[in-house]
Amino acid sequence: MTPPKHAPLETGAGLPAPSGAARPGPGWPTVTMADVAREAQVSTATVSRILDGVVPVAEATRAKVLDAIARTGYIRNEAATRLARGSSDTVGLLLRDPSNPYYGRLHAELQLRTAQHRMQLLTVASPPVHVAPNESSGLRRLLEHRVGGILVATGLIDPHVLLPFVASIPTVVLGRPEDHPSLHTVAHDEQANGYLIADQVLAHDHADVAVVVPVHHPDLLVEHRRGTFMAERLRAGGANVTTIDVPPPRSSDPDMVNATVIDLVRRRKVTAVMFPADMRLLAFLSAAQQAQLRIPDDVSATGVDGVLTGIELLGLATVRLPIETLARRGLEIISAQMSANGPIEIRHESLTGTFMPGRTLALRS
Amino acid sequence: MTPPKHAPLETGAGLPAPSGAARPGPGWPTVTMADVAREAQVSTATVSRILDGVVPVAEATRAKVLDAIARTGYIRNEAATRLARGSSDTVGLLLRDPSNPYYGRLHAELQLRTAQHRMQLLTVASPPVHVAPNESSGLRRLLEHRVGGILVATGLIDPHVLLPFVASIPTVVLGRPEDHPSLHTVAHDEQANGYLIADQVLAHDHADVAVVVPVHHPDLLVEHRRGTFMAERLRAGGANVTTIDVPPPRSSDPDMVNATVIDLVRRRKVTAVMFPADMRLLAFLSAAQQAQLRIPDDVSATGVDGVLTGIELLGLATVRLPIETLARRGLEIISAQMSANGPIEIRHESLTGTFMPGRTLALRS
DNA sequence: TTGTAAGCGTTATCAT
DNA sequence: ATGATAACGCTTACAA
Repeated sequence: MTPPKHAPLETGAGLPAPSGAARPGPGWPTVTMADVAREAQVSTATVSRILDGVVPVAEATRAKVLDAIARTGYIRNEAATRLARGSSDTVGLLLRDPSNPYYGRLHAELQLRTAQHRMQLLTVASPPVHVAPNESSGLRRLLEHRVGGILVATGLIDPHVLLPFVASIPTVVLGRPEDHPSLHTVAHDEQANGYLIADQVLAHDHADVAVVVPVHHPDLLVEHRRGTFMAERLRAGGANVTTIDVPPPRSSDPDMVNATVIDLVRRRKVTAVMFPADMRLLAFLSAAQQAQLRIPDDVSATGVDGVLTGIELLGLATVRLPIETLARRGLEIISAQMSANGPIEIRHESLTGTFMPGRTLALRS
Repeated sequence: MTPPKHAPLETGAGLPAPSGAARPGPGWPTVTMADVAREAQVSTATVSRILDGVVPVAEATRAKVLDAIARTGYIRNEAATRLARGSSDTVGLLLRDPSNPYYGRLHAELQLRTAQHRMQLLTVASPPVHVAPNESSGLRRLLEHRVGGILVATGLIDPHVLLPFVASIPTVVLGRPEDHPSLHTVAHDEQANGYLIADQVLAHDHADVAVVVPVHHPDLLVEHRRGTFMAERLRAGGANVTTIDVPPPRSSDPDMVNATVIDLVRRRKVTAVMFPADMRLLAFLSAAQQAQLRIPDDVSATGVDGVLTGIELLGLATVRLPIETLARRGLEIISAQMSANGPIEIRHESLTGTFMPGRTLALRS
């Protein structure tokens, strides 16, 4: 891989882009700005200015240089640029799990927004938990990159590891309710969302409702809060609420929860069941089908998320989390920080989702 | 953002990591290796060697330096490193659409594999098609980064734009059947997959089958091939096959296809329908439900993909594409190229998926 | 085992 | 409008 150190490379001869690209040895073509400058009979400073595109330069010169660039197939070395500039318009994204549809959508959305802000997005996906116990290695990579700002989209990272850096690098935590006084956050309003969908269940005349509430656990924090708020609202609305615990991941049989729900339904104890995440709702739907339970005839069911692919096809009644807004606000706040020259006022924003009607929620029969 | 150029920064005083991190003006803390060296009373060369971890150094020296690093909160500047080294162990990933479950899983898998190979993954998601008509801007970014290799996971890019570079930078095209003689590819064997699931349909006694075959179109290339192979195999197996065209995206009503299928089913013309992608199967399931068609009682249905979240919950009969293997082989080939000092023999690999039984496929009644 | 110093490819200051 | 040239922060011969 490594080109022979300090060995002069013929450049301008075996060119990368245009012609047949004779292989200039292993490694990179390494056409440098100096090559372009020589080719165009100008100084590197001029080439640099033209690439920059802001300083005025004679039209004739520009043409010469552009031509030389095309002929040589020059590609700017971004490492050298960053080193010389000392700053970067790249936003680093620390992403939890790209295979999770929620993070996938968020990733796509952030990508779009950064492009619109004429910035670049550098994504570092955290390795699976069992490979790297904490996510600070990803953070470290971003810091080594000297990105201009950091977007943290992972519930797993301990916010405290961010603290030492937030004073010197723009940072925004996304989707994790974290009210630390020096961390910018944009998150979902779990209370509003929980109330929103609970109100829908009430509006459909359900008076006996099961709510699935994961135990308090770092991984399940968000779902725990959702479930708690749902139950709270239902009770306030006069409903008779049965909460069902979900033990922490891996600690027990995941089907236990669904078995419990199905039993409650059969015994006519509830006419609706609320899940704090669409995936759980989906699992229930499957279990219910195998148990010959009809939905929503025998029981109504709701979830939260609204990001599963094909969700509208499945007809899940759920709350759609506003990922687009999350991405937009996150980027606005990051870029405000990046263009300010001091710290800016810390923001903690909460986003409310929208109810998505679905076939799984019907009037109590 | 930009720190005052050439202005001496106090370092060693307002340190980033450990203490309260007094803000050293806008921009970065900028503790450099020189600071660490001074602090530890050694030369920068020694610090560099210790960071490198391969050259032997005296234990006492190492301790001193490590301590200085911790005290100053030094974080290595990766741009300077790359510039000085001239090579990189970062693999660039050009990713089509992170919100697509298939690409999401692939992304996650590649992330895992690169970590295992002790390399880094730099992901560039292509902006939506309507924002950037071609994906070469992402490619350009990767090239400017001087990544050590490029993984292309996007059907949209024209392989010809890669050609000028493949001679000088390790490249592998993932998931797109592209038999260009100078492009390494790892793709799915659409023929084998099509045959595989067609055989299952035959094995369930279906003799009158509808196959949904998208027209030939860059975006639908893969699905087109799958459908064609399915139909071919069914016919070879003696089945009576009705193919149903899917027009290119956006050119017409997407529900037309499902309406046609439903009509065929009602008229008892077919007992099974095969889709070239799970998303289409899902859409059909939804349409069928609304049309009061029971699945699989009235008609069996199959898809291809196996990556939708919660797919096992939905009970789709499909072919699971071996994304893990795709990622693994892609990385093995890239890293073989990166560690070879010349070009290596071009590989075109095809991967066969596995049949996933599901409730949507049953014996003909 | 450690230090010295010459690059790496850009950018930006200061002249011209 | 353009050209020298000194940084930028690190790695790595080469010396000691």
